[in-house]
Amino acid sequence: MLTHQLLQLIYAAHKELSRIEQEPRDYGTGRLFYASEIHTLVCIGENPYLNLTTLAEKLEVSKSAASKFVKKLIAAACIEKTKSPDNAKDVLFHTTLIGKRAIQGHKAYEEMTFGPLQATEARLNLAEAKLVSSFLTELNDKLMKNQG
Amino acid sequence: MLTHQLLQLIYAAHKELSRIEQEPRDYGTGRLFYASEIHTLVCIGENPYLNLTTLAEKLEVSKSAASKFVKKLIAAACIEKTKSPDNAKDVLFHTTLIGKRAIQGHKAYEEMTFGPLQATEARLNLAEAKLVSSFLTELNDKLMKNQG
DNA sequence: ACTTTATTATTAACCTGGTTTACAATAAAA
DNA sequence: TTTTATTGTAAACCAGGTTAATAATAAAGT
Repeated sequence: MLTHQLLQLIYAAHKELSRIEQEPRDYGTGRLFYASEIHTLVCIGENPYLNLTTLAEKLEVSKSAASKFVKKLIAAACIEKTKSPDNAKDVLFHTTLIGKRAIQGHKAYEEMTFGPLQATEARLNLAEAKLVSSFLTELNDKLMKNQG
Repeated sequence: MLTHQLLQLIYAAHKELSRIEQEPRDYGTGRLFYASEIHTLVCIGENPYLNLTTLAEKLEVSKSAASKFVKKLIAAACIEKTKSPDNAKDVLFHTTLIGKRAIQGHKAYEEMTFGPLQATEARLNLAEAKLVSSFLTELNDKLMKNQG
C-alpha cells in the first residue's frame, strides 16, 4: 500500500525533526540554546517590544511556559525587559546585541541545514512542486482534524 | 521560494504529529495510554517474549526508559513478565488479554486517523506518488545528515 | 467613588519522556 | 577462579510543558 509508505516517510521526517530540535546548539555566541529558547528569542526578534501574553500566543504555549523561557534568555543577556509606557502591568521584551547575534547565527544555521534542499527543489518543475505541496496540505488538514 | 513553502508544510505536519502524540488516548479499555506506553505495548505485541535490552533497542530509547514504560504497563495489567528459561538474568515480556485489546483499539484508531489519506492517495498516479516519495526520501536523507 | 470583574505576569507544584550514573545479580571469558 | 561483560532496576537529574494559586493593576458596573 502506497499511502503507508508515504506516511512512513512523513513519520521518519517527523522523528528526525524531533531529534534535531531536542539537542541544544551554539549559534555563535558560546552558549548553548535549547529549542524553546531560540524559538522564543527569534519570536521576540521578529516582534520587538511585545508583552508576555502576546509572546505566549505566538509561541502557542501557556504564559507560564513563556515566562520561564524569557527568564532564561534574560539570564543569558539575550533579551531585556522594559515596562510598558502605557500601563503598569505589561512587560515588554526586546533583544540585546547578544540576542541579535544568536538570531543571526540561527538564521545561518537554518540556511546551512535546509539550504541544500533547494537542490532537490531544482529538480521539481512547477507542476511537480504543486503536487507535493497539495499532498502535504491534505495531510496537514487531516492531521489537524484529529483533535482531542 | 518554493522550498521554503514545502518545508513549512513538512514542519506543520511535524507539529501536528507532535501534538497528536502527546495527548493520551483511550484505546477501548477504559484507560488512557500515553504515546510511550502504547508504543511499548505495540512493540511487545509484535515481538512476544522479548527482553528489556531488545525492547529498548527496538524503541530506540535507553534501557532505563524502557524499564519505566514496562513498569506502567505491568501495573495496568497490559503485559506480564516471565523469567527466561535459558538464564536467570533476562526478563521476557508478553501481552495480556487487556493488552491485546488495547493494541486492537490502537490499530483501529490508526486506521480511522490515517485511512482517510487513501482518498488523497487515490488521486495520485504511480509516477506522482513516486515523486512525492522521492522528495520525502531526499528530505529525510538530508535531515539525517544533520548530526550533532 | 466604590466595588466587582478581568487581565497581566509570576511562581509553585506537577507531569511526560527522556537521560546518565550507580548498583546488584548473573553469565561469560581469561 | 577471578575478572569482565551483560542484564535489569532505581535514583537523580533535565527539558518542556501543564494547571492552579497569587499579587498587582486595569476596566467595567453600579
